[in-house]
Amino acid sequence: MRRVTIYDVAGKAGVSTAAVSHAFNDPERLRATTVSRILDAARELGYAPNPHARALHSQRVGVLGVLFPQPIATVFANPFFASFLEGIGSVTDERGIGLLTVTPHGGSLERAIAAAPVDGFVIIGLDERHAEVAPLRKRGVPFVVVDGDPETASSVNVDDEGGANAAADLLLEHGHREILVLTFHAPPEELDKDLGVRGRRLRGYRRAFVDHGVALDDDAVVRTFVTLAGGDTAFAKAWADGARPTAVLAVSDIIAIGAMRAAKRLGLRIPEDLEVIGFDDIPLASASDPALTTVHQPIAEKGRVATRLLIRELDEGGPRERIVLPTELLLRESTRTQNSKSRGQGVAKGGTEREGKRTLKAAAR
Amino acid sequence: MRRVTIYDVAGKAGVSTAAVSHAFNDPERLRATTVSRILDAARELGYAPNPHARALHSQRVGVLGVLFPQPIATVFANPFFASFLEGIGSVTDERGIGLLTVTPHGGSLERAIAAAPVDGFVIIGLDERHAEVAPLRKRGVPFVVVDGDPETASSVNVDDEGGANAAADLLLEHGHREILVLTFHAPPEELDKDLGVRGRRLRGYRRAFVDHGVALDDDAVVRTFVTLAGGDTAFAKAWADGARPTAVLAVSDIIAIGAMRAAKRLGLRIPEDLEVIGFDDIPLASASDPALTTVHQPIAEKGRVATRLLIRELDEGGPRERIVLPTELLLRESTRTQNSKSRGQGVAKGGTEREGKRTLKAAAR
DNA sequence: AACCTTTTATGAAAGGTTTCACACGAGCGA
DNA sequence: TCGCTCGTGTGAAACCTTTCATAAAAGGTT
Repeated sequence: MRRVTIYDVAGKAGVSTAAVSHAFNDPERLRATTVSRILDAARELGYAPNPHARALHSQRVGVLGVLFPQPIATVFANPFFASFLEGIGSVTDERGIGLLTVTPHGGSLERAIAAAPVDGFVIIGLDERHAEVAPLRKRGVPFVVVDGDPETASSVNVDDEGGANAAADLLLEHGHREILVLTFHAPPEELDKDLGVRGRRLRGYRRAFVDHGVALDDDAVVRTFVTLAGGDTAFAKAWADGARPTAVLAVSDIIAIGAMRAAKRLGLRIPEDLEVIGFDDIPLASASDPALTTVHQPIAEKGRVATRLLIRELDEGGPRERIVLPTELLLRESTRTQNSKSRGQGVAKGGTEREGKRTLKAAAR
Repeated sequence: MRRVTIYDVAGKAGVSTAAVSHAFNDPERLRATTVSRILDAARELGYAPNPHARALHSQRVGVLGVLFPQPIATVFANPFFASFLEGIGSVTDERGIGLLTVTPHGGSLERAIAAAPVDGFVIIGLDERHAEVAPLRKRGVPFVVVDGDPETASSVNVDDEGGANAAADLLLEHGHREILVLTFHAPPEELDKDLGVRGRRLRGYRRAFVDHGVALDDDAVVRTFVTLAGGDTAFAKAWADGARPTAVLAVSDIIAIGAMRAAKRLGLRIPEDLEVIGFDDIPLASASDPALTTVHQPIAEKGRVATRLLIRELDEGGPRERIVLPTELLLRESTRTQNSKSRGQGVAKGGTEREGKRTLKAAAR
């Protein structure tokens, strides 16, 4: 069963292939009666222009790739990525652009990138320092990097350091001195000193400790997996090892919620015995018990902004930009509302009402 | 900045384009030294075969489309679709196949389908009775229909009717006579009598009512939106209108959870005053309070099966199949564990242990 | 009726790859 | 030495569309 091509339509309508093409793409150029004759023939034959041929000619396929460093199954299982894709999709949808999720092919991200029939990439959690991404620049394929190196060409990031700083600052203001910091294992590529999201958040915490003249022991920084179980076991193990933290800073909500679970199991009351602050503000954060105080970042918006940037670059060769979106500390139930302590310095300047919760803009760097 | 093509590589290596192609696709055919000379040239130039040209020639692009009838933003926000995509992605990933989400382009699903550079489609929640889907068959594009007409060519479904029947049967066995049935608004295309998932589930409920000789009033079947708020308001409104149900059957977990919220607000205890059974077993179902008794369906597995089916059809022109996966009633906390009543007839035959919960295979039709 | 302008339609090239059929030479057996 | 086969490499067609340049037809003016 051969596919029906433009030749078949041209033959049936008694015109040239050029005429058929015009009938679809620029009907004004043809007599109205001719156009309808062609369109009729096309409909009868069930003709639709071959997207590959069209793409080959026009150097444009109308599809954007979203590049993940992880297997696709973990992508869709992750609420963070779901929100991110939701943001991206809202833009591509309204522009009539397709969305291709690109993940490592049998382990090789490079092959996946080369084989992807797309006009450009939104890249999440990787950047040009990675060997797979660099060739794109060389080949002239447009891309926007999200949550990668904020210095690269076109990139979208959030103020990770500022948000983390605000979180740590709040706990230190509350008088805590034994704070357990939970972070995730560094991806193997990031062996170098504290690059990426994780590094920036840790830097934000550290700066607050320095500002308050409080030491942050290496022992107090624990790496674990970004899962409920990861946060749970990390806290439980630290406790078993004799640590007696009065507060927890986690670089991810899911880790924070896992830690709360462990703490509750150990009989600790939150926030009375233990204050906890997460990061990201995934949907589960407001649904957990107690509701998690966390650093909110605009996940879907990040996707939207990145996509618009990419499309503009594609359409107009627009200028490359570096965008940093704000984060904000969202006070919920896993921290104490503390009006007593002095608030002279530090980050906690003037909360505003939002979603019925008090909110603090993260300090700009 | 012109893209580097196979000609550039051929020129640099001093061979024909055919040789370059062979070096990549069938190196055995060439002398080893020639191959490495070509590969070196390619690497230096940063060459990668143009996916569009390759697809045009080979009639194969290595991308599968997943067709949704809804805007992409709602897709990713929906936990059901997330699990479904996770299943699909696990298969495409291991085969090195790309995944393109296809949603209406500016309202037109037809245009989106025509423009999608894919080898085939997994279609969810639509089938050949829809005008947009029918042309695919005519054009010879392979597709597999999920949650559509179980009679079509290649399709994957679950035993909606059996699962629903088991759920209704349980409640009727428990002696309930005032049961509120919550369903969702029919998509406009399904004006005809009870097609699709919704229709099959309702049919399952109805059959149980008939078997028990209990009447199901039209008033007792309420349509609402598939959201927490939808379930909440639907129950609240029924209550306000004077209905005093002692049990709820919902065709969707999210509706069921919404109804529970409303019921708790009205002071009802679950399951003592009100038993509730949902459908789907989304992750939230086991996390709700109380944990929701529901009809489990293998969402991710449905995606995996459909994808394997499609790939087989693509690779081997394999036979078209109609697959129906089982559902099972998962007893959790929103129904009573009732050993007292007689269980002579009906569905509840022998529970097995699973996830520490009692489980009942849905009655086969 | 001749000429010019506008409208309508076409021929052919270009876009980049793969692959079929063939060519060339070397090695080998008879 | 002839004739084969085998190993390597190439030319050119095919995949299908869009678009540039141009031809043909139609209409209008003098």
